[in-house]
Amino acid sequence: MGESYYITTAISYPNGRPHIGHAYEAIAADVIARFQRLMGRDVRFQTGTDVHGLKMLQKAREMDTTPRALADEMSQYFKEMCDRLDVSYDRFIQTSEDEHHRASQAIWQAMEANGDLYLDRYEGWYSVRDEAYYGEDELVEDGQGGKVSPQGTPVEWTVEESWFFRLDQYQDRLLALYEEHPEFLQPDSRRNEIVSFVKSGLRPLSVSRTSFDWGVEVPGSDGHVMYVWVDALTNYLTGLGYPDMDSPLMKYWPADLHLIGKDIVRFHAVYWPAFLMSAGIPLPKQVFGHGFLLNKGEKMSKSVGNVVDPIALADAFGVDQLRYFLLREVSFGQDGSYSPEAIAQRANADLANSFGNLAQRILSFIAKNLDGALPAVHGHTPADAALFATLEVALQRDLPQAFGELALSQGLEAWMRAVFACNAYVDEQAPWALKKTDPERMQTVLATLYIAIAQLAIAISPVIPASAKALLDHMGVPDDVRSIAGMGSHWYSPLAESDFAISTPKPLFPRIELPAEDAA
RNA sequence: GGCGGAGUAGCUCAGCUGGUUAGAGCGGCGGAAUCAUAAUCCGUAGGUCGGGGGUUCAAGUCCCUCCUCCGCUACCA
Repeated sequence: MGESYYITTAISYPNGRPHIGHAYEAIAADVIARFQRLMGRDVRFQTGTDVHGLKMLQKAREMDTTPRALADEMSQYFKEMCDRLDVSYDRFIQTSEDEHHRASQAIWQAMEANGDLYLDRYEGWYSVRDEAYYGEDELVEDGQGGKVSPQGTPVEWTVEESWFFRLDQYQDRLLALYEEHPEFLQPDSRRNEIVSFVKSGLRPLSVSRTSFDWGVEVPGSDGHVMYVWVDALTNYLTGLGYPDMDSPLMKYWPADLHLIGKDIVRFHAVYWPAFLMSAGIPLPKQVFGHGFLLNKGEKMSKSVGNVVDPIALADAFGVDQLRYFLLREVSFGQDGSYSPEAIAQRANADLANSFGNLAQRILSFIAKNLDGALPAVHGHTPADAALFATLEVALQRDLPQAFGELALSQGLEAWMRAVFACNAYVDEQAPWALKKTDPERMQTVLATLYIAIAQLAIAISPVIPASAKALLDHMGVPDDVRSIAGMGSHWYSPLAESDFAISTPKPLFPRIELPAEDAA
């Protein structure tokens, strides 16, 4: 087993069905997880749902059910989405689990033992109807000299007892963290925002609520449940067995990467490290705030009615096509835009035409002309060596480097360069012409391409796992070759000399024909 | 208001610490090929690098200013 690698997604708040944004994050995390496995790392990948809080409680009331039943039901949709999209999580956590309550209470007690929690009053403008506090600056005039909430509901000055966390005590240590470890928070633009936020001054953070009870109880403080972020963030530890520091899974801590959306960067880059410092737990190595997915350039929202169901997209375009599109088309870290046209175009151009067709033309040529027997190598020429060199640079250097830096779309560009090189090589070598003039050379060319196609499939497997596996299985590529380190090993000749024969292939990625209007 | 990003070929974007004729992919156009999913390959497209000013032998690449868009500016997750 290689060095451990722990990656997490944010846990989703399931007060609605999963949308494409959830799918995007899960897929991106899965690609990174699969890539690290391909690099030989011992990977632990966690995702899940954050089911506590007021909104779930309200939703449950609306639906005349219990919050727990609602949480179980809604979480199932998220789990199904992950399964449908080939998201290879090792642990799907739901914050209503007993283990999670224990972990949250343990970290609470650790913070309390460190003297960072104290009981005080939380005061503010409270709207009974909204069940929420508003800041002075958020209030709007009601036209009659009074103030109302942004929703137009009446507010009253309310005082509630609350536990507070001494966040202000961590300002300097947090700034030192960002300074000394710029990689802790990425992309850079996010770090800048957080640095300026922290520099502007931190106040103690209210970390408990008494107005509802759907959450983790504060130990020894009846009537208080934890403020959602204490509980939610702790999920990353729960999944490893915390507070049992001797749990075999604790070897995965500290996490290598918390992959989250840009909207919750502050909680992960300010509150979370402060909580951990307080509790005496090592900090995660990196928090990465990805961008949002826009529907044809517009923000998705229920009111506009442009929220897209990821399952429907997967059904329409294929799971691997969707995965590939999201990673290739969106510059990781920035917002991205998608549309049925864009997905179809990208999937057709890169997967169907360039890569799929490459595999199809070569494998069917072998099946047809050599009865499926893998061709022998009769000495490589400089042209073959040049192709192998191009592949090595693209697949064993550039792509891993880019993926390692979370420059996912750039990694895929490197992969495409290798695909292009293979197609150019096919046309230059023209095995169909060699068939008549130089059958031995034709065999070498086909063998070279066979190896190349396998390498391409291995390198891209984190992104299009099902298709890559199907292709590699069809080609008889041994399992131990299927890694970045293994793809360059000497596996071809033994396979060619065995009695393996390749059957007539079917196109890997059928071309997507878009219905006249739209497909999603 | 404050802080921080962004504005580069029709589209999506690369362009690090300033330096030969500003790049890629897609689309478009022309050609080649015919093994393959009408897929592939080759060539091409001449964009005031948001406007203006400045520094420099030399600026998308640094400085100033203006315009446009976006993000952050704590307790809804």
